[in-house]
Amino acid sequence: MQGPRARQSPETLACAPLAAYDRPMAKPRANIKDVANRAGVHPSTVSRVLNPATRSMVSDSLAKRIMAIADELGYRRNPLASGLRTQKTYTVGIVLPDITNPVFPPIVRGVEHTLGAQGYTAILADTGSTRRSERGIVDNLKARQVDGLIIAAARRKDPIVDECLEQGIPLVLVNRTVDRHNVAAVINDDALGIELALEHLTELGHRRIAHVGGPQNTSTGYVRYRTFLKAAKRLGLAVDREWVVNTKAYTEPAGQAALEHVMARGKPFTAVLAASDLLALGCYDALRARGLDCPAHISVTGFNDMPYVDRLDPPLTTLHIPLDELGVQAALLLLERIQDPEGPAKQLRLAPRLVVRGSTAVRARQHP
Amino acid sequence: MQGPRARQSPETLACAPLAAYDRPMAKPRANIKDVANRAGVHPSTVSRVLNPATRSMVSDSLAKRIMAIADELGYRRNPLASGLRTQKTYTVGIVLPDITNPVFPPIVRGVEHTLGAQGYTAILADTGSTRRSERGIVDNLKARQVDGLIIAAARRKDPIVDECLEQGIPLVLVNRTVDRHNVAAVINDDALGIELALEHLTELGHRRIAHVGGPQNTSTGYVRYRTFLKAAKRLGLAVDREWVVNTKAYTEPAGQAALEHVMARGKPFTAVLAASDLLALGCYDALRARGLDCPAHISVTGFNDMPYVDRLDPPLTTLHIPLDELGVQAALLLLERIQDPEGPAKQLRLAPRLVVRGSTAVRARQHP
DNA sequence: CGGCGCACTGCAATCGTTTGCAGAGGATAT
DNA sequence: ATATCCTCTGCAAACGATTGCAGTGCGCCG
Repeated sequence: MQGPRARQSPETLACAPLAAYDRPMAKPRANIKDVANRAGVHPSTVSRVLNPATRSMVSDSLAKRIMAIADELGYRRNPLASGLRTQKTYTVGIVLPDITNPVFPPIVRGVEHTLGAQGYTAILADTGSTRRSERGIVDNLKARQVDGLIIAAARRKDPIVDECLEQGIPLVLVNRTVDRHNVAAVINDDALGIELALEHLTELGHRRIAHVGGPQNTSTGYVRYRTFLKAAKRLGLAVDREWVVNTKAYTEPAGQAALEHVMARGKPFTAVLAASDLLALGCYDALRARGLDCPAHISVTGFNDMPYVDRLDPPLTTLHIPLDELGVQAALLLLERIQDPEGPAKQLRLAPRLVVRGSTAVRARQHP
Repeated sequence: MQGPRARQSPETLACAPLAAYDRPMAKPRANIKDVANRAGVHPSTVSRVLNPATRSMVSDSLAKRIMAIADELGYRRNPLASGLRTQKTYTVGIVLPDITNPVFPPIVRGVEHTLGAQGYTAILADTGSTRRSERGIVDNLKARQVDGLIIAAARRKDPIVDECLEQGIPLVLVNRTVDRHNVAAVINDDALGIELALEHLTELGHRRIAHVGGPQNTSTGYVRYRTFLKAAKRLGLAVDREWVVNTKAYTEPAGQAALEHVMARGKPFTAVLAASDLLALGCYDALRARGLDCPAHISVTGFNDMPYVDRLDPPLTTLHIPLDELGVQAALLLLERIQDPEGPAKQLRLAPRLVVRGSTAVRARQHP
């Protein structure tokens, strides 16, 4: 397939355009051997010079000369070859359920930038909400020998996470965590968030509050739901199952369907605490379909403070999470674990902050 | 670094847990040599069996047997080694200016999914609005020997694009294109879009229309601006430089500043045609700061129909672009070019569709 | 002047696959 | 029966870098 086109030394290349009969002129990137030849040394010496750890084994003057030649030839180490030999690829996988969910881009950016600063490259793996073989995707990443994994799509019991742990692949969860311990994660304090939201609503006079919960197989959905029940009881609210529906996914249609379901039961309520902004948007739709006004008739709160919810109609009251920071911290944690895979699995829990906007108001007289 | 732990044949491994004194038990993935040994054949034979193209060189019965053994051992080809030998990595780079801009996630998803279906893995490279060495990022991608590149961040004169073209790296632009021809691209029909928007505004009775344009070093910013001028003249509108400001970036603050600038000039207008949704959002801010109502006092149109602009206050009238489809098509085009790098550089131009929402209304009496 | 140690650098094996070439063996034609 | 051809599989050299080990040459000390 690749013809017998002999590798040419750079000098030859420079003065022999006549030999270049090939069409696209695929310039063969300079080799470590090319550099070695040019410097009149052995490739191993070049390798040592270019590797900071072994740099000191070579005499200073020679090292300088080699480095000069290296970047004169525009030499770049071949990551494939290097990775093959050293088992280190300087790549990490980021797996998420759906890049289209506005929660993730800031996280991804945080991860990507701090990783990039350390010379790592991010491989993005969008499992697709459809779960297009999440397993296969992670297998692919593993086959590519990523140095670590950041997973934003973990479920509470997640065989994939277990597997990575067994195989000793450095791993950090972000946004969601799993039930088992000893796995590094950067999440937010879901319980605190729900408490803040609920207190906010009660302070506005709401007593009958519905909850549109997230998937119970995710840590966020589960904790938020449990906390809702617990905090409601603590605040002396009537906790009625009629007001609670948990969804199968964090999407607008799911949120809409859930609230419609609640409303269909006919038990009146004056506020909805949704487990995420996207679900809250679905609630907006459900209310609108019934001709109800938010916040005049029904107050709504979300969770995440994803981008642009401050410009919605009405602006959404929600819990702010520093998503960028989540990503940054996850990346830092992962770097630590790559350095020292045996180290303790730290868990970082960032506190959310309630942002009051236009979707919540003092309890109204009338309600559905 | 990696000790002299001898590779063990799978059989040995299975019945010798006593030998495993290592802590994390990093299971050595099955080798092609392991498979060969187990099957009693030479590694090359295994290789041929596993490669569809050479599969026919091996007798059917033997092939079947080898395949059985291969997946019994859970063998997966090592992409690094394979890539090193064949110069094909089955990876492609996606470079974009800012994953946080809601326009890009749908594109990325489209690209990622159709590429993934063909066995390719996407490497995401967010150059950062700060242009954190865009050059370095692409160099990294090239060093990693991606099979192709999808660039969503091209500028009209883009040395990086030129360089890729010279080096014969399969390349597809998406969203924006460059001035030079012969480069594959999937974009939308900017001119058509602007014409639609402008006609819409004139039909509503607007005659004095401002334009908040995008960066003129991008194809989108340039074409939209030029078309605005041309179409305005064609429609018999007064085209006054006082109403036009081009921004340096597609961001909300830039849009806000631009419109404030226009307003500061004092020349009254009744509508703003913004070159992108994000700029339009900035216009919202500028108007709000002046106590003006959109659309009662001033109508605003955007471009892109990025997610959630239909839920804004007011819902944004804009041009819808099938962003997913943009990504899908770009991926398909890239696959074509990877197959046949010499083929013609196709350009796909998708037609945008005007979506009328709440941010445009019949011309009002009074204005600033 | 001989021996020892030290600071450098080269040698060659290795990582896991792929592939041009050649050889083995069987079938067919003469 | 021998020559010829074909089908199948093995051999070994790549791909580009890394690294334990083995020099080589030098200075220094006795």
